[in-house]
Amino acid sequence: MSKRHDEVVERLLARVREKGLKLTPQRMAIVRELATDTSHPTAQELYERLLPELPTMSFATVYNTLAALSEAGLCATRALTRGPLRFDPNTELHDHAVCDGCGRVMDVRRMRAGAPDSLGGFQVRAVERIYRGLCADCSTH
Amino acid sequence: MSKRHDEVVERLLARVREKGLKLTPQRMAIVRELATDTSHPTAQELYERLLPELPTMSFATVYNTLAALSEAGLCATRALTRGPLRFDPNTELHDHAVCDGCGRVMDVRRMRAGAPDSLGGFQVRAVERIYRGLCADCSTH
DNA sequence: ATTACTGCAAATACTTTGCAATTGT
DNA sequence: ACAATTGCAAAGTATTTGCAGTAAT
Repeated sequence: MSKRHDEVVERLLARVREKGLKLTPQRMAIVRELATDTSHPTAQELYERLLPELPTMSFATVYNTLAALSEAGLCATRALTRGPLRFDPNTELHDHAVCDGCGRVMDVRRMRAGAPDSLGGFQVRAVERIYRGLCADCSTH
Repeated sequence: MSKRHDEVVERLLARVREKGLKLTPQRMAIVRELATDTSHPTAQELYERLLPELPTMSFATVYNTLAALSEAGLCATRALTRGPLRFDPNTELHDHAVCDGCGRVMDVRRMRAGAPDSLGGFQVRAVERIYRGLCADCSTH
């Protein structure tokens, strides 16, 4: 657990507190696990990872906590594929690469800015790009 | 039902036949309903629309048919929001505007071409853009 | 003290499957 | 005739909710 990791966790915990959300042990663990995870885990994945540490925690708590974080703008919920939703601690504008082979989701730094702020009558708030293809592993194996 | 509509339906039916898929009455109805529908209906929506006409058709048939069409490359399955998958008769490269208010999904013609064909080791096959914001209705009401 | 959160269990929503009967080719 | 497809029902997967008890502020 690097210093940088700790800082990111602390920053997110601080934002959770600022939003008036109660900091329970469950939430601290979820935040800690999510904060620097760029793999876009599902609720199930987070639950399984935390179970050894918090064996009494229920799955609903993970779901509800992630919903609360998302609601408060502290994480993003992503529907990039069929199947379960994925959670992303990075709420900054960025894109995603989704592997059609293994389903892996990777962050892609936004390459150029510039997007229309309206399309006909549609007011654009954000533009997301999804790159679909094959990750390095899947394109060689 | 316009002439143009009929043509689009016929064209898709022809492609279904070409793929060796059997043309049952259920499939014909589903294709007819989907072919010119740009609203990105869910399976449930299509099912409900067709029920008066085919009261014995099961929901699974709609699902299975849409899966078969999708598999054959004759329609696209889109996971743009939480909630049910949406089906899109337009398999050409284009983008989507998703309304955060009402969930409506609209097609957006691709504005400029040009996308990287690889990102690090990731081989890009297609780039989708999702414009998130508020549709004309939701931004005024 | 108050209010939000937890865990549990059950409900709901979405998707897929097995299988016998039927139908398109 | 053959193979694919249908309808049904059930199972599988994903998400949400009600509620009594508990813990954070």
